[in-house]
Amino acid sequence: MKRERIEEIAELLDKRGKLTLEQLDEQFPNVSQMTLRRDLFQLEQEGRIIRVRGGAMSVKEVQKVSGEPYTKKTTIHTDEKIKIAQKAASLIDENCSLFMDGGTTAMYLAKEMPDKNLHIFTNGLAVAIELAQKKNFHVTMLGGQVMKDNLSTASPVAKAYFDNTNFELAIISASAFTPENGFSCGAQIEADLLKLVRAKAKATYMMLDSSKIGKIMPYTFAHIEDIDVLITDDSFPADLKEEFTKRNIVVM
Amino acid sequence: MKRERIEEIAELLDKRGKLTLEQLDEQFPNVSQMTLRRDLFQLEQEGRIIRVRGGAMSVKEVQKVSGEPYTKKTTIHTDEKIKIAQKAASLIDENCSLFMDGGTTAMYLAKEMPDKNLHIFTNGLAVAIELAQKKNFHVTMLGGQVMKDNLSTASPVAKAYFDNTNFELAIISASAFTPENGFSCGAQIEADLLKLVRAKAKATYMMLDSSKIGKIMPYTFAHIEDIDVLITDDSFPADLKEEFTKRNIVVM
DNA sequence: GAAGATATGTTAGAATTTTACATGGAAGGC
DNA sequence: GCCTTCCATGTAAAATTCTAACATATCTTC
Repeated sequence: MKRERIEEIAELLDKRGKLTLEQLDEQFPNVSQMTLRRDLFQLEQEGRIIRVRGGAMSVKEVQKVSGEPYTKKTTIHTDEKIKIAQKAASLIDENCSLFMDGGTTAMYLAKEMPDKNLHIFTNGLAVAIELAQKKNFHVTMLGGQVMKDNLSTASPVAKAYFDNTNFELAIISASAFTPENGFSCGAQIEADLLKLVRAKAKATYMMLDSSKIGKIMPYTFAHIEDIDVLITDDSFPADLKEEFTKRNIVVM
Repeated sequence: MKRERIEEIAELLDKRGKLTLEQLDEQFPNVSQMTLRRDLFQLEQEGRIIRVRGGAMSVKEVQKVSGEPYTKKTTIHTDEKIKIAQKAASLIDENCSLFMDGGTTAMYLAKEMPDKNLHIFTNGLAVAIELAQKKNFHVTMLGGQVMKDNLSTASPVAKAYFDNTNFELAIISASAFTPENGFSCGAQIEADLLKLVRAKAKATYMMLDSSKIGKIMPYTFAHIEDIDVLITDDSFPADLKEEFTKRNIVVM
């Protein structure tokens, strides 16, 4: 009841960007203004809206205003990435131990994941913060040098970290993909890490939105046959899909 | 004149994320509150800030990690912490290698630090992200289990990280302090890490706002004589100050 | 069904913002 | 140089919004 109303308010705000209390009062005539205020307060606590004089505005609305290095990246191909993240989230079982990378798709995945009992390793700073919001997650951050462009870490000594850790699942993404060059990224040290992760995990799920296809980055960390599941969007080319399925790799 | 002031306000807001009118009034004592209001209004028109009840916040701040709610909690004792951070920032030399913790004071320090060539180690996720904004910083994140309450990491194997790293300076803070119990924090694993850091660093600077005095947390990680410099605010009691100075510890 | 927790309503009072008007000084025309 | 106009700024009262406090209702849990 309360939760429903709050969600409805959040939706409305995302839609309209900004609402005054009066407008909210019109939309919800059966509750008092005070209750609506309290709802807004809670949404603010959750970091989903910003209260301004007279009402509130959606955080998403604010994020549209201008662009910064990292945040700019996060708004490109948003819809596809969210869909991919939702698919990936549906594949995660309770009590599982898994690795996630620090990319923007992983960021959306972190948001979409249900708050189950999970052990999660990541090398993404922003991803780790997002994961830490969920009560039931046990989050472990991989240390190392911070890469400023994607806010991830990588370290030549990562191998040492992994010696005493286990995870069943690796959910990672790539900056570029071609059938010939496989999955690639922009930093040697990052590629090394992802190779290690692949080797350590029992299964590797690759999240790849179709905008990455045909691009090549300097360092390859996996080829087609190295992964177990490919999670992508509807624009993924049919002929490429066959390349995967004929190797018994699930494409979804 | 007007334009300069407005730009200065915008800069301040980008640095601190959020400011109340009171805080602005302190920064600009020679103009009236109304003028500052008008400045904020103009900046809002330009889409650079968002006015909220009591003051304004930077758009950039909103664009950052959405998981960070803008609660009152984060604004408690803000002014003191910023002043402490500014003092600490002034002590840092170029080409230095240093460790910072992941507390809120360290967060302010990260914002106040000049963009010089520095090697910085930290165990704070949000601090690492903030540090990564500066072009000349080389940032290294310490890995480990993520503590949800303060977004820091700690790991029993931290010692292994440190075997191949060196830093001259440790700038850390504590959750609580009494002369008898020393500097303490709320997690064993965190205390262990901080002890290690102390041992590794040539000098230890402690940032302590006076609200922490008289409180005791479960795990002590340093006593008075373990530190080299204490950075605090004006409310620091004189008798306590003497406890430090008579041990040749600089209090500022 | 009782006790406690949670959610909601109502009101007064506090705080902030807006409005309206007054002042002062700088730019520009004569 | 002097006047006019315009813009930035200051002041204070009025309007609005927000918070705090308490009362009431509803939902949980044992």
